[in-house]
Amino acid sequence: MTRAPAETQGEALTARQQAVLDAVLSLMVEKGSGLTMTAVARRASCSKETLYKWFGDRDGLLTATVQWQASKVRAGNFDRQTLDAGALRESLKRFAANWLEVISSPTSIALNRIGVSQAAARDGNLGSIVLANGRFAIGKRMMPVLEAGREAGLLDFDDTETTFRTFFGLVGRDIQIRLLLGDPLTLGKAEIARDAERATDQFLTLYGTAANDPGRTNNA
Amino acid sequence: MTRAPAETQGEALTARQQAVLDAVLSLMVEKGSGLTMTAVARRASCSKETLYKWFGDRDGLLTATVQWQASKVRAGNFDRQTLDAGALRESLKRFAANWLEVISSPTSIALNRIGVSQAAARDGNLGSIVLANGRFAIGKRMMPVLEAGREAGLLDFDDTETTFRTFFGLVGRDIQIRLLLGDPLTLGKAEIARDAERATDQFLTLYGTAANDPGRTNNA
DNA sequence: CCTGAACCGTAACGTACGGTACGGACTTTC
DNA sequence: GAAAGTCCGTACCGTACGTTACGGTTCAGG
Repeated sequence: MTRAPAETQGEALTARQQAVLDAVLSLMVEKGSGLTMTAVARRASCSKETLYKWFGDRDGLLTATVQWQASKVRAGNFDRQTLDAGALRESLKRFAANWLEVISSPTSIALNRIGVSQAAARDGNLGSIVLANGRFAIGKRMMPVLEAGREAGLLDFDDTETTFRTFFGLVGRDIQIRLLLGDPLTLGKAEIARDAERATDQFLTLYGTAANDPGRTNNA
Repeated sequence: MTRAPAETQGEALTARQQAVLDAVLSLMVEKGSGLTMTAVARRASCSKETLYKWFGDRDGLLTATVQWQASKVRAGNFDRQTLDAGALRESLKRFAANWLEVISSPTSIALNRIGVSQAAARDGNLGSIVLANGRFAIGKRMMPVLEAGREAGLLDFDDTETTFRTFFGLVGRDIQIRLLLGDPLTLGKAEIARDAERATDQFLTLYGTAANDPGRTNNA
């Protein structure tokens, strides 16, 4: 699955339309939920009539924006071959760092805020879209790694989903909720690397087998 | 502005005012972010003029509601005496279960959604209040427990804050963000108890000393 | 050129909602 | 028992914003 258009409506977006959605993204980051159609039209240098013609209504525009952003963040999958203890640890660290970068990026914060706001109102269509492209997307990419680690005798667990959720918690901790609620928390490259390493170490302490890291004395 | 109480905690509120705030809470749970002053007045059987007289403006009403709810959830602190391994484990489990109950309650979900929405807009005053009464309140109550455990030789860690955040992540995992984004996830009593136990076990595996649980072989 | 489609800029419309004003009813106080 | 205070119900105002409509411009095709 190298390339997936992923647009549910399958409507190939023109370059102009993508530019409009990028304008929406930039406005979301700047203005937050105070996002008006007029502001979008002005920022994108297009008419409101065009916005409504292309995206139907405000909700359609937001939905298209979320999916557009999601299509830009598809990270590459890992290669299942040559999975020794070091490669597994590296894969975990890379996933953790990638996830921390995503959830601490202004774009992700703005998008998740929009999703949460929408979920609060009527049928949370946008919320589920954000969820599918965030939490569940990372899970879908992550769980094969865990299972490969188990097959290689490096990890020991029963339920993949539960195990992933533990890793998710060790990585994210309180970061996402704090950022969503406006905590002026900033994650630099160094902090992300350190957090990813710590989370990976803790995860391997909980789920790693003796074969995983012979240097350690503790074996669950 | 002749009137600006700005009560830091839920004090000096008359029973009638508390009833109004309870009406706001119920409306938040039902209607979500679509919360209007008119709806509050109708639900609370009071006039809008009274609302503005008592709470200043819409923001003041929301702020008072958040603080009112927070004042109702203050859980009891633990007693530092008689802290052996079993008591520590019980304390951790109780904190974990309490926290899971809170974040999965409809009221907390609604309140956090409001806070996130507000944080997205202008200066996130409400967001920081929710944060202070949620994430930071539990941390403030939790960290003395961890330090008592360390003094008793049951836990081994350097930084209390970091250690608490790990516990926080092990307990909450992906639950809060999923609920905020509208995932139809439900946590029953049994699941909460099981999750609290699992998180506590994992935490003690990471940070417990040999003295904590003599039956274990792993010592960090 | 002419025509029509696509699109920009902007004016206009309808509604929802925050905030204010006013009349009436009930309670307290002197 | 009247004046003052409190509060409910509702009508009202101003504004913001989603949505629509319309005139003007560019450009491709004939």
